Amino acid sequence: MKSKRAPSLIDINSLRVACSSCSLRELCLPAGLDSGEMERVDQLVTNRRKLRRGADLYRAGEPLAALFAIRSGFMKSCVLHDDGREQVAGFHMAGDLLGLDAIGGGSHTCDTVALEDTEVCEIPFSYLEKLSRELPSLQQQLHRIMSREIVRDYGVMLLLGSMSAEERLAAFLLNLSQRFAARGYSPSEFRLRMTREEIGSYLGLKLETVSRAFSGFQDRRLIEVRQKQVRILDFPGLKAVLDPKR
Amino acid sequence: MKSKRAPSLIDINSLRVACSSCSLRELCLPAGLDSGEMERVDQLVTNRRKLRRGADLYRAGEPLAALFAIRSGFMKSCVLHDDGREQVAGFHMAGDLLGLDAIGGGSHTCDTVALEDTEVCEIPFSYLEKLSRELPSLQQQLHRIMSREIVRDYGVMLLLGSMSAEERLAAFLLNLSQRFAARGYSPSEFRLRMTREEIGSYLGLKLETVSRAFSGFQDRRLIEVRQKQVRILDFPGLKAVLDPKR
DNA sequence: GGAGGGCCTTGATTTAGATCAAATGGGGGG
DNA sequence: CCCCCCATTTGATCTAAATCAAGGCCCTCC
Repeated sequence: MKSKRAPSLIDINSLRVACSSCSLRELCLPAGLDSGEMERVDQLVTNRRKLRRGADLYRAGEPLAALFAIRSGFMKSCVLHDDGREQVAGFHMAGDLLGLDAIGGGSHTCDTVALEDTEVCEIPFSYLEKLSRELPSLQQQLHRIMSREIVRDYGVMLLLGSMSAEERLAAFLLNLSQRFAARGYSPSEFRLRMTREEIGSYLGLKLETVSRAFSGFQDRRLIEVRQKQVRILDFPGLKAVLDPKR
Repeated sequence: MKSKRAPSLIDINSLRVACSSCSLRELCLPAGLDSGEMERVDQLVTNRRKLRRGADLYRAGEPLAALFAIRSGFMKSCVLHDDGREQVAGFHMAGDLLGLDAIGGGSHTCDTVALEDTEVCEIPFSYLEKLSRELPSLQQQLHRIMSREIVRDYGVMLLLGSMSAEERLAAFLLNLSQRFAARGYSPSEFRLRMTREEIGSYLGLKLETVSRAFSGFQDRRLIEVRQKQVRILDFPGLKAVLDPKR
């Protein structure tokens, strides 16, 4: 940032990779760092990668080279059963940190694929470990991110293990809404980046069931859906779907 | 350890909490540390706690005081839905590290309860963070443990999202078997510490369904079950349940 | 050692969601 | 710019697991 060079000579490359100037910094790995720490974290991101829709960032079994932070775009992670069945384990958007599953065993345990053109920042993990030994705030943030992923997973287990189809879809929509809102987008109107089948895979449902649940919500005026475009009309109503107790 | 005092004056309290002399050290937080590092980790465990069967270690909402490592015994963690429904998110045995879910938000997100008399080592988290900045091997081990928990969660999602009742139970039994084996117990014969209802909750099934699946396996001579006592008779057969493709 | 309650099994019936099927339409690639 | 493919919707039927029900066992607590 604040380049010492004349404006016309700004180092485009360093600009491109600086966390300190990234609008996502408060959602991403550098959240909570002061400017001195942020400057050091800037060094972490050595590279950026652009992925076309459909391209994979990594596949299960590949050795862990780096973690990745999403700069823009949308991705899914799929876990694979031996017999070929696969299941979407998560959807990722700007600011999310990817590859955490590979730290334990040294290689990735899921496929991660772009659902639209996506740009990611590459974060060499060994360097991240080194730097997080020097910067307690960075260490804390890394731990927070991993812990929050565990908590998210618990939520998905609860959803898959004890919720009805409509409850699952309501939870899914409210979660997406919240995440879009945190990124400055409308919480009530957004475009789904994934197919009904992918939603179903994530929610443990078949695509027809997802479609019927969408239609049911629409009939009850909780949402409007037209293909991938969703508008939430009645937040309290949608939340009430999650609490059938009353 | 190596006390400078005469043998008769061994400090019982420090002996009681020493990781370096714990038979679980290679399964637990100090796995992979050299003896110098191990000695410093010994300082981490400031306290041990005994829990009677049914007692809780922590409840959702309580602030994170420490992480816990199971020294002996057996526990479950339950996530709670607003409306009171709850679901078992995991079963824990000796060497497992508990409380990781609380790091992100500073308070626990699940209830963790002893299923039999259990002893845990208390590990103040802030001290663990401090020490892991000084000991890269400890840092790595902590990251490995958190990452492996994420991978385990992905496996549970796959199970809950796309497996039949019998597949789920087979996966569950094989997982337990493997974990008992890693701790030096028989992989083929063990006592379940949890009820059918708790198994069902973990697997997203009702207790009757669990019971029927047990009976089905027994009828096919894959296992013998008598109440909580399980003997696996046919490992290949049980694994084949998981791969219905052939 | 006995009694009581919780845990487990098994059977009958119901149901939510899967599966099978077919028509529609929209968006991306040529 | 148009066309074709594939995503989506909707309907009909099927099924795995849930639910409802009842009997028996075991284990624990007294």
